[in-house]
Amino acid sequence: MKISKKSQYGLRGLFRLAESDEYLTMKEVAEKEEISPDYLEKIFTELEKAGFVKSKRGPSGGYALAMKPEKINLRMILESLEANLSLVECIDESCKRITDCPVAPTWKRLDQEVKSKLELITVKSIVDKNK
Amino acid sequence: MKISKKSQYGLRGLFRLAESDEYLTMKEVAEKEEISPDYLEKIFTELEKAGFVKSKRGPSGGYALAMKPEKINLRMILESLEANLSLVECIDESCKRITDCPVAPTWKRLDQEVKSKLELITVKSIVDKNK
DNA sequence: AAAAAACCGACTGTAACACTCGGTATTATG
DNA sequence: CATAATACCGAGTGTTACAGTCGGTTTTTT
Repeated sequence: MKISKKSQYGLRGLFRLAESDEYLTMKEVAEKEEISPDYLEKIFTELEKAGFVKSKRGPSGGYALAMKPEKINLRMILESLEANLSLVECIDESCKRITDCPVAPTWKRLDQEVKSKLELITVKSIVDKNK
Repeated sequence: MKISKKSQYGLRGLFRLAESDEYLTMKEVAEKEEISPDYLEKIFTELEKAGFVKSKRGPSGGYALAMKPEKINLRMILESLEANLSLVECIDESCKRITDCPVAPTWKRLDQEVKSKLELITVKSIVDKNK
């Protein structure tokens, strides 16, 4: 039950982009956050596909947020980077026991509660905390 | 970010024990919950070491709860069965960035909130829901 | 004595994680 | 127009936890 490094790195990367008005190169972000640039690049590619980030190639290129930082919350980030966000598979995948499983409703409620908490954490809220 | 099958099976096993006043054999529990008996046994051994369950050998032996079902909550179960319960490692393990990591406080708060939710879910509460 | 249970340790296959690397495409700048 | 800086892409790799399986041992009831 752990949030992957990938998601952790992704959040930290987004935080750095949110701090800056300019495009930042991946290398700059990687250095600030002490993350392997090669790996961070993969993550940014995914974040770009998810629409959180935009890029510019060539010299003076880099990455910048494609959305307002208050619009990007942790649930969205995790849903784009984690293989499967829900706490247990029995929620999305069709477990044939689901109708009579005594714990399924409990898992479902917990899952909702956690996701609600994740929605309250935005990139902006983290930036604001670090002023 | 997923709760392991091990923990899910463990919870379901405890639920079955809580339902019954008698000792249940592992095989009975495994059949009711459609879990591999061999695997469930390993889990029960761990639950016994954690003090949630007691066992009796020989014919008419089996397992029973060693604590009142309202005293066993999901946080306790997960902490005994999951390798490491916290959402991110940076909380327990000593990440050298922790003092200046911009997201560490956020993770820490979220982790606490989730654990509080887990404490509210007891074996008894699940039994009661299924009456 | 025999059978029914729990107990124990070693082993195995799979999949996700956390990268790494080599090369390609694009574009600002001199 | 050439070059260098950047993003882009796909394939490959080592490690670890998960999710079991299996064979045998010990205990205890009947």
